[in-house]
Amino acid sequence: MGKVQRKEREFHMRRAAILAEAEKIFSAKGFHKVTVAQIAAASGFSTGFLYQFFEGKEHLYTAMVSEKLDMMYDTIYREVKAAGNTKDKISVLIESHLCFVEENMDFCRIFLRGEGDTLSGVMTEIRRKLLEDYLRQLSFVEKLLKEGVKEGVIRALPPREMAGVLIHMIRAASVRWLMVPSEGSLTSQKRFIEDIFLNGVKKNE
Amino acid sequence: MGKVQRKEREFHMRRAAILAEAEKIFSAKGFHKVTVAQIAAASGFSTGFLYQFFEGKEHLYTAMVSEKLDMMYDTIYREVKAAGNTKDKISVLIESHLCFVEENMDFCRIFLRGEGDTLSGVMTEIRRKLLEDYLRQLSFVEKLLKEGVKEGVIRALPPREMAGVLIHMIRAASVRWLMVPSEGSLTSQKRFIEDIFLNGVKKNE
Amino acid sequence: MGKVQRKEREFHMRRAAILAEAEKIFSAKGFHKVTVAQIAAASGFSTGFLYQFFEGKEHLYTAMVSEKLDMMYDTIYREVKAAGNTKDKISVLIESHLCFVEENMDFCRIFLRGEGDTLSGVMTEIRRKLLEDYLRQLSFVEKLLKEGVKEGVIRALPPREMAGVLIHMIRAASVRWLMVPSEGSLTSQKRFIEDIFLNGVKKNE
Amino acid sequence: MGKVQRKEREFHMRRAAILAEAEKIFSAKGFHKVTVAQIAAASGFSTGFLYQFFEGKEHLYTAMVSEKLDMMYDTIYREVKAAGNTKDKISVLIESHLCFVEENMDFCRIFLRGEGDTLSGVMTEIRRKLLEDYLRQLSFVEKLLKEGVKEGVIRALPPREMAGVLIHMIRAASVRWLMVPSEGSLTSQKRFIEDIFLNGVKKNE
DNA sequence: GATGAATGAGCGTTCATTCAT
DNA sequence: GATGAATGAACGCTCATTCAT
Repeated sequence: MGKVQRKEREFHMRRAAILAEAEKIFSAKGFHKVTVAQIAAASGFSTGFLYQFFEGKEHLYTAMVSEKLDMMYDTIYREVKAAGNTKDKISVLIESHLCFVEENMDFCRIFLRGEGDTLSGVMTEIRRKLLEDYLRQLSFVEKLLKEGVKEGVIRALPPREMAGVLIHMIRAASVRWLMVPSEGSLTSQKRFIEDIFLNGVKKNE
Repeated sequence: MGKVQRKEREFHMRRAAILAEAEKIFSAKGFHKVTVAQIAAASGFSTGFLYQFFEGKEHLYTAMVSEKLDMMYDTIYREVKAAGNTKDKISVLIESHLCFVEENMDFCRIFLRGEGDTLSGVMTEIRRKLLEDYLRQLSFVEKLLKEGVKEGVIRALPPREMAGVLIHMIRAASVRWLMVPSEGSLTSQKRFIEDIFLNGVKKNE
Repeated sequence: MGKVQRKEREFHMRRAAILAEAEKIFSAKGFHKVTVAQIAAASGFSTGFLYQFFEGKEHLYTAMVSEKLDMMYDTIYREVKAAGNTKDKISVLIESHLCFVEENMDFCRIFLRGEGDTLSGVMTEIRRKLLEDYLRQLSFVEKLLKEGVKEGVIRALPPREMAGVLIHMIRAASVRWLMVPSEGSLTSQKRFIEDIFLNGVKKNE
Repeated sequence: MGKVQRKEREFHMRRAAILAEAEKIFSAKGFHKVTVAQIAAASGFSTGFLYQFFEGKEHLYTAMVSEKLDMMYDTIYREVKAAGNTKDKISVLIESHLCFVEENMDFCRIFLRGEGDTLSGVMTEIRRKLLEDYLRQLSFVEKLLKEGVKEGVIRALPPREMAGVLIHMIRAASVRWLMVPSEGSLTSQKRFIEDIFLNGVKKNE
């Protein structure tokens, strides 16, 4: 009988629903200004019931950030891998990243706010995860660029540093777009980032 | 009579002393983990007395961050202005920025932690300030690069976007250095940033 | 038709099973540290089902203590009644009591722990029961001693007070044995209690 | 200047006032049914202020019980030591004990209730203290009786056991008096306890 | 009959802020 | 001016109880 499966399905749907509400609320107000009761109310559950899904407020927050980030990285990595040569991969990397930010503004604003504080045990994990994700991405891009060097399309600069630069050029555009209630779409910045990253700003006389 | 002036002088010295202690403590523990009593104790004043200088904990925090940042930007702008041509200015901009981060690790880590949350009215101000500072810096660098374009040393790309890229390349290096208990000094990254910003990563044919 | 009887029989078996588990768990952890869910799980029933047998957690607790005590007193009274003369009866009273404590350590420790608090209506009942039981025992022993007086083997002291003394001499030994992870069996104290109760401690010169 | 002393004096008076109120309330309702707010209100202070005197609810409770017991034992020991021969000492021991119970009914009722549960760290201490106090009292009385044996007024029975019996004969009377809203003063029981303890209940020949 | 998912009241504790001295 | 004693609002979490199935 599929009763167990139905239960499980329901469990995950509810969990997802809670996380979705949590994302909205945390994104809007920040971890400390949100009460468990608010998330419960928004989710349409009682406070106590949330504890069936998450061990506590911090776990809930952690899960929400963590899973959202996993989603982002998964998408990016998958799309990059599907691309052809190194230049295409770089292009896709940039676009995919910007795309996620554009579609998840509120969530991303969490990182402008930071919120990483209160390193009270559970929260520390999120920091570790953030760092790990960052380093993994760094390595991923590094490998990408190394191949570019091998292919002869990229200068033989320190690859990890180059990776750092590329990643933060992307973040740069994202941050500006998030901070300044700005003009135009974020993805429209892709060409520009690509251009500067590849060619620099110096005019070859 | 200079009594009023003496009072004022004393006021500012005390205020500065409090901010100095606040910086240490907030940097080390984060906004939420610090109590007003701790700052008072470290400053050698009573809790109540702090309220003569700041309207509340958040104002104190805001003031501390704000003034520290002003200091940073003032230094950078001053040094950049003192430099010669555009390339030198870019060079100094990078170096000056990295230098500040290197010398104020704990303070800068505040921004990794975020802490910007609690947008409860007062805190929002800090966000606005952060944004303003950012935009001002963007404009400053934009102007710099525009001159570079005029001088013919820089390609005629959208200057504001270029400025964003440069600033975030600097921030990129800073963030990595702060996050990863890494190897080597931060300032040693200067040449590298300069190189990529000016020349890009693409190997010319 | 015996259907009703079967139902009833089943009801009582289940009730007894729950009480048996409850005794173990409450004895080990104390009223406040035990959750209804734990007892339900241990009994192999659902939480909701327990409420078919008991009105609530306190009632369950009360019932368990109450019935266990009834059991104890029943045993003691039966054994005493079966004994021959007054001295034997006293001897059996002591032994039977100590025996129960020895065999039900965990349960008895409940009374060291107290647990009688929370006099929230229902719990008060247990207090009343405790008192009633105590008074009944007092009367029982009183009657015993009165006969002893009549028989001329016991001094004509106030019988109720004597009864109190005897009961508490027994409790004294029990409490000490429960509190101090002590040496030797509890029942070995019987002769001693008997001796002092009958002869006092004064050396007849 | 006696300012510090005045402060200290005030501190102790307030602490004592809180403990006095706490005693009343805890005695009446039991640890779990009392809220910090109630004690605060009864003491005329705000909840937060109580935490200047005690680390938390449990510490407050522990302190109250502990200090009250110390008071009791101090009084008893002092009075016993001041008495003349062994028989007088025994007499004083009984009287002093009964007297305390009579004058501190509500407090003593705590031990009928037990309350020893919730052995959550701090509470465990109270158990340890209770045990220690008990053992110390046991030793105290034991020594007393040993001297009695040496003096030839007491039979050479195991002194520790005898001590246990005496203590619990006293407690017996106390418990009965506390449980049964009874007739007559508790101290009137002294002669009786003394008599039975010394002479037993057996009618000679 | 049995279940167990769902509820939501209840409480200890912290700490920014005030104000009498 | 300076103090620091006193305040009390605010919140995460547990778990006995209920009731739809």
